[in-house]
Amino acid sequence: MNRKRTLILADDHALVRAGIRSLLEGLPNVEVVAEAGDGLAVLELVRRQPVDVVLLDITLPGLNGLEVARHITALGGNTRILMLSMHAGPEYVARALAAGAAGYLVKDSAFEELASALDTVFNGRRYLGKAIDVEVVEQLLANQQAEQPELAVLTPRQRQILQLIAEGYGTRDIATRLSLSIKTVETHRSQLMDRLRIYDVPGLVRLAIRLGLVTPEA
Amino acid sequence: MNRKRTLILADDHALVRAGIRSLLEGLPNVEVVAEAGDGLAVLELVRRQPVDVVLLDITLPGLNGLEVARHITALGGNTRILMLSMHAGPEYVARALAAGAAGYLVKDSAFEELASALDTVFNGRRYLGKAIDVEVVEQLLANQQAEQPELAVLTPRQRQILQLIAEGYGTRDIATRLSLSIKTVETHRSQLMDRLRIYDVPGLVRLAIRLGLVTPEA
DNA sequence: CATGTAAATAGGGGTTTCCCTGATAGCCTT
DNA sequence: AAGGCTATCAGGGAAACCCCTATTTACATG
Repeated sequence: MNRKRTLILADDHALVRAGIRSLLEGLPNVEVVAEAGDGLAVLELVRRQPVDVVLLDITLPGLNGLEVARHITALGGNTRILMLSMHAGPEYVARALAAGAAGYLVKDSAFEELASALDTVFNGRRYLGKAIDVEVVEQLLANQQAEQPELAVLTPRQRQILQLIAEGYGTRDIATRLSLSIKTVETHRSQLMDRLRIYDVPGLVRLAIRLGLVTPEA
Repeated sequence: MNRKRTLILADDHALVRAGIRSLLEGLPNVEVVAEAGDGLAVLELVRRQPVDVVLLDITLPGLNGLEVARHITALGGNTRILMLSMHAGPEYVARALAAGAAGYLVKDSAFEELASALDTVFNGRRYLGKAIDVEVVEQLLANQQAEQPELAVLTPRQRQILQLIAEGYGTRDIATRLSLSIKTVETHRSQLMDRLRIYDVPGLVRLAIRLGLVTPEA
């Protein structure tokens, strides 16, 4: 009989922590040894008592989940990190993996998925949630463009057109501004959508905002 | 012996729902009769089966928690609304109360606080979390400045459709979701554009983000 | 109480955009 | 030289958008 795997639970909302803890207590092979509500506390806990796995929310006060993951990885122990996040965006996933996470799960998963994710990382394998587009993540990781990974998959022209779209210019306006045919702009638009795997304008706008290409203001 | 109070649990993250449900199942006088992950689903559930209380996350896709609260209140039943939110800001609280919520709790609360909040609203009283500055909230409510000025010019229907647009749903999808004609959705869209004086979708998306109707993520 | 006003619903008709397929030309790498 | 990537453009059908008009309901204000 294997001993129970020890786990630290980190999330910035006490109620969410308590809920997930309650769920985890139903698992036979997991023991929640500590909770933390901010990044520094997690690090402190791990340093004092190395555990098998840290279930780590990506948004944490003080020191965000990605930074925490980097520090834990740097400690060199055997601690696996299972990232938990609201966002399924490939850019987040790629950054989490680059920071040393062994798995990534969105909060909109069923508990069963969390359970199997834990098993997977316990066994030393990588786990990515079902909602995650593995291909894009791999591509981003391969490109290792630290700055704005998502933009790396776009050509300069596509980036330019993405920005103009996000700024509110229609296809016709963009064509005029760039002295191109409408058809050309349409092609660029549909190609950049393919690469980003985002097929609606609002989604493009939100991405552009995340990447700082445009601001919600202005 | 009182019967159990029926409860609907609404949060956009399945894992969080499952966790809170697991906690609630430890309470003797509460029965979770349904869960929902988006605003419209909540309304549908409440209409079909009125419950004693709805535990309502403020950020929900489709129709946000404040709007849901307004609709439930408008139904006129006996359903109490306990708002759950990441934010303790008085402006959120004031808006929630103005929308008809009977209580407001931040997600960073202990489970015990949720339990006592439920008791309080069950008994017809108002509950505000410990972290909330009641004075400021009262002041905001009195001043009626709770409403975002820009959203104030929109009707509830227009707000709802603005949110759906910003979330990336096309006209056809919105019509289907709301059981409306495409033409009706078009009309709402063009009318809300007139009121906001924003005549392009990206501009609407940026506004919705500024107002917290949607996040750049998701 | 009547009449005006606002909200929600929806259609018609024309214009524009979107989506898919396909094509050409330049450039870089192998 | 061949293959791949980028940038350019077109055709055609489907879908979305724009402008205008119109009905019903509800509520407020005269």
